[in-house]
Amino acid sequence: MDRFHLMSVYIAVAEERGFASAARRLGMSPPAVTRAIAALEQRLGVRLLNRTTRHVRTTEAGHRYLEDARRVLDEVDAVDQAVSGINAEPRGHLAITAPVMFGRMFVMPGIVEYLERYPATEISALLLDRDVNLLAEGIDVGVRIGELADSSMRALKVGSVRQVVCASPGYLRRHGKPERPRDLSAHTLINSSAVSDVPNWIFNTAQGMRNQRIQPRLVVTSNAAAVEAALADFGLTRLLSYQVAPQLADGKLQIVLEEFEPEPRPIHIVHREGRFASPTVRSFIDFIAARLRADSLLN
Amino acid sequence: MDRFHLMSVYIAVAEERGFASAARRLGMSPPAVTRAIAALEQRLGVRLLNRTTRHVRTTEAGHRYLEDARRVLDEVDAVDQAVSGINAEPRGHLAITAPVMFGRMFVMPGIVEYLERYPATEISALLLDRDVNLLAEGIDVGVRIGELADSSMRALKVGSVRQVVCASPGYLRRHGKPERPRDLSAHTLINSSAVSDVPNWIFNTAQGMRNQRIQPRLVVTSNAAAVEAALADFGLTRLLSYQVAPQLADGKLQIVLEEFEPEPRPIHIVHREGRFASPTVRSFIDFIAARLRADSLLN
DNA sequence: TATATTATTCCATTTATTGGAATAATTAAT
DNA sequence: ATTAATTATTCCAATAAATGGAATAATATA
Repeated sequence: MDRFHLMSVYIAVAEERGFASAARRLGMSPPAVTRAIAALEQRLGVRLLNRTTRHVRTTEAGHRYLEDARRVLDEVDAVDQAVSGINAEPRGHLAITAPVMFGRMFVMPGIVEYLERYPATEISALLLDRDVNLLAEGIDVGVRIGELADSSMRALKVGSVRQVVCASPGYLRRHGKPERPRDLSAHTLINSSAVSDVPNWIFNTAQGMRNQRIQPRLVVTSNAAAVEAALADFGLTRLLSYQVAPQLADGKLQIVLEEFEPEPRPIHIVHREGRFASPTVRSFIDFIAARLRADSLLN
Repeated sequence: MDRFHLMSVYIAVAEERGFASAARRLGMSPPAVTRAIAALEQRLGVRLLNRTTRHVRTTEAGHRYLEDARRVLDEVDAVDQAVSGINAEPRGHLAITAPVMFGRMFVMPGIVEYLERYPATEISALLLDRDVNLLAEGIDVGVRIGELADSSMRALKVGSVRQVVCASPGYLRRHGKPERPRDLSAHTLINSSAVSDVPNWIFNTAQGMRNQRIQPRLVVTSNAAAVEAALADFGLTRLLSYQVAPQLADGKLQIVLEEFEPEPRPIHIVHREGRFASPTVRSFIDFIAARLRADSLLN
């Protein structure tokens, strides 16, 4: 008794509102349809269709089951296709979204490499700092920084970013090194409104999360500008770790208040699951996930 | 050739890493297992298992398919169970989350009625103003106000709330009625930090969204306090429509700047789909959705 | 009231599936 | 190196299941 087949028969009957027409549509005999529905109803222990000899209508349970069965069959089809196409050359169009700066630094190089490797693919890259709804906007893959809301979207963690407060050695020599968050009030602060508009820097203390109100002397709208200002010995700024990774590596900027640093924020790749995951989408996710995971700046 | 059955056979073989042991586990003969796998591989056109006579290992495609097949079968089981239990009396435990004030006003009465109707059910109601992750926290149903992030969680729209700026007739008589968002600077404003901490009120103008910076004279932490202050002729406040619905109905408060009001925010019921939707969860969702949809304050 | 269509049941026929025996391949033990 | 044991696979006869035509009862339309 093929459960899969029973489902398709049921869908046909429910949609056609008739056993005979369903039989015609499926190219099977009316008795076979009758038996299939009977078997299904017996399996489930529920009457799915109210049928007179002249009319067929779904019951409440049948209505539910119709939706469920459609979803399941769609998913099975998608799964079959996905695995069938796994060895095929990726092709077709992908829509990808990522945060602006992170996207420029880490996702775009991956996209370019992917496009070069698979000539039959095209990609739309939407670099936006607002979270777009993947389903509503028809986007295949998103890169997200921060804890995820309720997404039963498939999500792969590919790294994490730290929020670091840093300054140039020159500045620190002249003004001293802050040892506690409250020391910040005696310092010159640079706030990048691209990171956060709110005049608070969050720290992790022994007493838990601490929301340190700050009074920035300089507010800039781009992270690059904040980096520049810090390099010019102007003051302390708070940025995401990857944004200052080169400067930290060669010692042009130094991290302070590291022991008060908040929990690192995870980086996830999210995508619509199951029926939406075409082989090409999957191949791209595998590709970009491997690339990001291998990036030492993100771990 | 039952595709679901092929899937379970494949899962058993992949997990047992052997045809013979899979056959024993499934209570079928080795030839049957061989044939099932062969049929599956032919269907999909992909080799799923690399097998020597002594060792069986999944291929890359097979690894993928294992995950997919598990998910599909789980879903099928859940669907069967859901429809089988549809006529049964709901029973068991439900965890539900909703925003604090909205939950108190609209969800709790529904929960109480549901509990009375179905004595075999228990409910944990988590009223929180932060969005909790349903999957991580093991919550069955959530009520959310506002545009949804990427949740491929099942979501039902059950109504919407307006953000209204309002004041008492007494206040408006004395200070005049603002006609444009910028007029607000000449008024006494009450900001409820339970609605939003940011000192901006958003309006919809002909030129698009306008972020009107406001200078509140009074900031209160509860919406009820904001209502009280407005009723006392103190000033203008911005609240959600349902929070002042009674006062609006009997004329104690009046809406202003209605033509600049931002898009109403949708109310959704979100829940984990498919395999997680037990009959009881479904019955509760049906119940509460019907109740909220029927509420004239939310439409 | 008559006719046509429908869902269903019965049953002989066809089709597909089943498992034991045989086979070839591979590892572990002697 | 050789043997014994286990494994995946193939063949084939036996079994089980699904199939559709004919018949039947029920229902709506002409």
